[in-house]
Amino acid sequence: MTLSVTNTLTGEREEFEPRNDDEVLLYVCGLTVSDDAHLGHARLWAHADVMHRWLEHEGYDVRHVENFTDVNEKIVARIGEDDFGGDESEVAEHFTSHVIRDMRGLNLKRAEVYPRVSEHVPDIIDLVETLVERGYAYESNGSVYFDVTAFEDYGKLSNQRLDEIETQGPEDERSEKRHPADFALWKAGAVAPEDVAEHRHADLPAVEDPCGQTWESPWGEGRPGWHVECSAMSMTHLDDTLDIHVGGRDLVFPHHENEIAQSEAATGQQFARYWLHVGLLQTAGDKMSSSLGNFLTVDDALDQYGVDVVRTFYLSTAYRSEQTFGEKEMREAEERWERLDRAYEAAVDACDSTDAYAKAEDETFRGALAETRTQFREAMNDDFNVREAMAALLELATAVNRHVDDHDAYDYWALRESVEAFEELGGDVFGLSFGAVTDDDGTVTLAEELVELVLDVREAERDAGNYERADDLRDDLEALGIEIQDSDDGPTYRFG
RNA sequence: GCCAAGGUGGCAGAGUCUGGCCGAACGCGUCCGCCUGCAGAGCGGAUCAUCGCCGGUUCAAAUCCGGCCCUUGGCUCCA
Repeated sequence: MTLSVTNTLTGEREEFEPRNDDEVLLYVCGLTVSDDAHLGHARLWAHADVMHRWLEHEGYDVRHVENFTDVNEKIVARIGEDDFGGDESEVAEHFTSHVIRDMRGLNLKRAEVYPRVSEHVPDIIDLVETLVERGYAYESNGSVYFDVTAFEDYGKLSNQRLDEIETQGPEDERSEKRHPADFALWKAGAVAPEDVAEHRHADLPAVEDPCGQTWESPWGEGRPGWHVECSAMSMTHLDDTLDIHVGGRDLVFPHHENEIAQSEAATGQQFARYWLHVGLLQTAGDKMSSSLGNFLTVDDALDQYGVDVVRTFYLSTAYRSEQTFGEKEMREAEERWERLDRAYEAAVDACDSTDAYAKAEDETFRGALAETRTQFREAMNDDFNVREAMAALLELATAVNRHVDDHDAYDYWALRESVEAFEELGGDVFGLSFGAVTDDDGTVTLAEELVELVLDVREAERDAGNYERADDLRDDLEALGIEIQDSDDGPTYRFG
């Protein structure tokens, strides 16, 4: 059973075979650090992260590179806003640090390297020079454009035909281009005031002079174009040919199309073997986006829901489909996650109880356990079908609960294996943190001791028949975010 | 206008590549029962789908083919 993926390049599901046996070169099209990341960005990260984790689980050595675009007009437009910073690199630094914080908060596997445009300008210039030398690019007024007519395969990713592309760009730029679809590899000078104004907050003073960083180049002072960076950085840190290139569906054209054109024109090699595109997160009928302002930042979402709920939310839809964000959807994700985590804890508790026996074999339970692993693996290998894989885990949850409910003597081996399956598949592959809230690592916190104390008092009230008083105590604890559940073995609690 | 992705129960969302195990998964919701002092959780059961529309191929179609309608994304910065 091998992995197959849907490749945008061919439009088909293909068996995945990396160029080098056990190594996967994974490039994730990163973020322009001109604002805080929102849940749409996090969706891409979460899916790329699960792909990374699954590939590693299957024994591949994953070389994951993900860029930060820290040279951009939108960044320049925020100079002087709030306390973001007084120049382009300071503003970029401000948002980059937030993005890194968000990525940690989301429990993402670290990439091998997070290259920034500002530290790769020489690589970009080299690439542009190569393209000019090979006749795929031309200089015009100090700017350099890629000549789309020179690259025969232009449009192969997005199925666009050159004569059908509507190109709108600014007037001066259009006059510099030979073909309307030609795109900038290098732009002369600093950012023009009118280009800044387009993205600048209305309350801020307008910019009078050209601004933003510039670099020396064979064509004079200037700035790199947007599309080249990904080609230059991925080829610098990985290779001329990538195995997997992941990005948002909104970038298929022109960004990814242009990456292919400039990379393949420069090297003569295929740029990326498998193009995987993540569907967009929708809110109330539109895509969530910075420019539409209809977003929830990653930071706020993590505060509001917690990592595991956010990740479970993403795990309930296949990466290539669109997904709708809303209160209802998040509530459901919370229910799913809690069901899973409770089952995990039930399995751990049952394992540790004196009712767990080495010889108490429950064949039905063991069968369900085996089925979980098979179903999970088949689902993940089927184009990373995370929802189907999640279904397998939820069915294991049902099997655990049923076993504990129905039996007086627990099947120790099967419970132990269930705990391991949750930790390996749900923990390592899905990045979920089972048992995190009541994790008993031997240290007892003061909070835990106090909760136990209150519960002892409550039990005494219950024994005395003072249920009103007992319910008040339960309500008070729940108001503090501590969930109480009574059972035959006494009350249990979780910090929510 | 052109390109792409979709339209599956009250909601959400797999399955479509590789037609039959789909009399349609997993979950949320709602209802009933068990358990419980109550609640929650859990368990059991129930409710809920002519798979956008029309036509075709086939012994057999949610799945393949043709036409049409609608939604979203892209063609300008965008994950």
